Amino acid sequence: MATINDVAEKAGVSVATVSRVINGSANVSPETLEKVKQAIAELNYRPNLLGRALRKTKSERILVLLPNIANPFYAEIVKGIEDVANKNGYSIMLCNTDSDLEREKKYIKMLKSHLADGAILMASEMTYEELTELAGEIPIIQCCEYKVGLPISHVSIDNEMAAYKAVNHLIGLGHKKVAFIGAKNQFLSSTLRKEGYIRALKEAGINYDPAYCGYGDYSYKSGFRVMKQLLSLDPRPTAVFCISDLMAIGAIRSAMEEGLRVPEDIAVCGFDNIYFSRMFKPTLTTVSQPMYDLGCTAMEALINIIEEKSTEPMHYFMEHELIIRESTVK
Amino acid sequence: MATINDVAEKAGVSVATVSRVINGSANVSPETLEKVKQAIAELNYRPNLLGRALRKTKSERILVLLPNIANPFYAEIVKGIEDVANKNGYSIMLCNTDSDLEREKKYIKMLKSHLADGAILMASEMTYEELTELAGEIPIIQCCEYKVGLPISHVSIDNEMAAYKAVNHLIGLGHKKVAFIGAKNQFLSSTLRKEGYIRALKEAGINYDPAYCGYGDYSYKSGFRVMKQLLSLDPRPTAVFCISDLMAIGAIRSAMEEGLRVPEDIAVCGFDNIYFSRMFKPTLTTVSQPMYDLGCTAMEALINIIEEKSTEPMHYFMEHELIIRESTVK
DNA sequence: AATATTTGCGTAAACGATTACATAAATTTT
DNA sequence: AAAATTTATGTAATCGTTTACGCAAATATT
Repeated sequence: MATINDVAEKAGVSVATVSRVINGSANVSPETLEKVKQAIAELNYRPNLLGRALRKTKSERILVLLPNIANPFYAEIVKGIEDVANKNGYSIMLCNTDSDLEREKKYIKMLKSHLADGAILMASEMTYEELTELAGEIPIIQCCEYKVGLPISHVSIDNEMAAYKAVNHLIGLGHKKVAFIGAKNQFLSSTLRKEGYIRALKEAGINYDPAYCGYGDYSYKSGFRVMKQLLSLDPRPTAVFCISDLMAIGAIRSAMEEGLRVPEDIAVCGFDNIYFSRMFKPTLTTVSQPMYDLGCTAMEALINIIEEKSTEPMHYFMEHELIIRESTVK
Repeated sequence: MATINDVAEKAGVSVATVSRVINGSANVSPETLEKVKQAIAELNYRPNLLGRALRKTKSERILVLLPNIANPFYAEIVKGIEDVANKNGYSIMLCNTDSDLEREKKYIKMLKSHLADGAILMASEMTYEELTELAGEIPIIQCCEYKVGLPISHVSIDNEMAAYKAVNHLIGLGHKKVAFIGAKNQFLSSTLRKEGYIRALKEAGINYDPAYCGYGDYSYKSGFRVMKQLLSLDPRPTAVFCISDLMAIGAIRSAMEEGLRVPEDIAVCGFDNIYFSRMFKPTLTTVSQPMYDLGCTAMEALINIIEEKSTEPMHYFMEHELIIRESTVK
C-alpha cells in the first residue's frame, strides 16, 4: 500500500506538500497541485488514518454502545446519530454490548485507547463510579437510559409523564382495574414508568394494588407469561399498561388464548411504538418516543463536548406522544 | 492521558521495558515487572491503540457492513460474527450502510485506510469491479448476499433449493395456483428464489405464469400492496410464496382485509423466520436460515484469510430449514 | 529601487507505540 | 577460571501522518 512518501517521491515534492494537497491547504501552486493529484491517483493512495489520528490525537470517530442491535427501537436512534455525525465529519461505529458488562468494558477500553473521540451510551451497565471516571477522561453522552446526579449529559424522554399519560388514557376509558407489566432492573425508566402508573391511579382515586403489578424482561415471552398470571386474579384487570410493545403483544396473545377480546374485554397499552405495533392485530396503542430526534440531539450534544463548545452537563427531555390504536379503543 | 514515556519515567526504566511488560514478553526481572506494573496502575495508563496499530500495521479490528441494523435477521448473524471474533482476539465494529452506496464507500474507505484488518460485507451495493479491486487490497468475505465468479469467499444458503422446498410444500398441500412475491433488485438471492419457485412448479407440471408474480421491496407495506393485486386476479391464487417474512405478513393482512382466511382460503409462506413470525397470528410458515452459524463461518473464513492460513476463495453453503406453521397448515 | 510581505515548498520534529540491535551483567558450560 | 550462553535492559529506528519553522523566490508597498 502506497504511503505519503511514495506519493511525494513520484510527484517530486516533499511529504509536506503532499499533506497540504490532501488537506486542501492553501499555498500550493496549481502545477504542483496537479502533479500531486496525479501521483495520488496513479498510486491509488489513501492516507493511513492511524497515522493521521495519531498525529492529530483526534480520530473523527464516535463509538455508539447499544445493548442490542436486534431491537428496532435503537435502529432509528442510530439513524439520527449517524446523520448528525456525518454532517459534522464524524463516522460512527456501533458496538453491541448485549447488556453484558464485560463486553461493554471491552469497548470502553477501545474508547479510552484513543480509537474514538467520544461515545454515546445507551443503557449502560456501568456503575456510577465507573461512569463518572469515564466521563472525566472522555466525552460521553447518555442516551435514553441514564443515571441521575452524574456530571454527564443525557438525552431522553420524561418517562414518568409518558406512563402517566398512558395510564390516564386507560382510566379515561372507564377502566378501574388497571394492571401494570414492568421490569425489575437497574434502569431508571422502569422505576419512572411505574411511578407514572401509580400517580395516574392515585389522582383518579384508584387504590394502588401491588398484586396488579407483574414484571418481565421487555420480551414477548415474558409479557405472555406475566399476563397469564394477571388474568388469573379475581377480580380480573380490565386494562393493562406494559412498559414495552413486545410485552404488550405477548399480553394480547395471552389474553386471546384465554378467549378474551382486546380491547372489549381487556385493553392493552404498550410503550415504544415499534414498527410491528402497526402490523399486529389489533394494532397497538402505545407511547412513541422521538427516536430519530433523540439520536440527533445526543450526537449534537456530544459534538459540543468534543469540540469544547459546551462543558456544562445538559439534560434534554424530548417530547413523547401517546398513539391511540385498536388495542384500547375500538 | 499518560503515555508509555510517562510510565517509563515513573518506573525508572526505558520504554522498551514498559512495552515488554505490556506485551507480556519474557526476560523482565520480577522487581522491574513490579515497578512497571505499579507505575501503570498509578498513572492509569492505557496503551494508545493508534500508535500500536500503526507500528504493527495490524489493528485487531474487523468491520461488519450491513445494510440495515433494524433488520433482526442481521442481528443474529452479527452475534455469531462477534463470538468468533472475540474468541480470536478481534473486536468488531458495525457499520450501517442503509443500502446506500455512498455510505458503504465511506466505510470501505476507512477499511482501506488501515482502520481494520478486514471486513464482512452483507448485501454490498458495490459492483463486480469495485469488489474485485477491494479484495485485492483487503481481506473481505461476502455473507448472505454475494456475487458469483468473484475471487472472494462467501457464506450463504442455497436460496434456489430453499425456495424450491417451500413451494414444493405448498404444492404438496394440493395447491395448483401458487403465486410469488419477490423483489426486483441486483441481489442474487432474489433471482435464485424465483428460480426455485419456477423449478418446483415445472416439476409438478404446473404452468409458470408471470401474472402470478408480484414484486416488492421486502417490506410489510409492499407485501400488502402486491397481495392486493394478486388477489384481484381471476382465478385467484390459493397459495403464495414470499421471499421475506415481512412481505408474507403484509400479504396475510391484505388477504384478511379481503375477508379471506389463512390458510383455509389462501396459504402463505415467508422467508427468514424472523422473531415475529412466531408471534403473528396465524404463525408463519417460513424458511429459516442458520443465522448464527452463517456469522460464525463468515468470521472464521475471514480470520483464515487475515492470518494467511487460506488463500483460495471458499464458497460455503449452510443448511436451511423449512418451518411449517399455521399460515399454510391448520 | 529598496524594503516588506506573501507565496510555495522543504526539513525535521512530533504523535505513541514496537522491536532489532547492542551491551553489560549474570549464569552456565567447558 | 576462561569461554559461551542467557538474562535484563537500554538506544534508536520505525510505522504514516501533520505541522512548526525556515528560507528562497515572487509580489506588493513605499
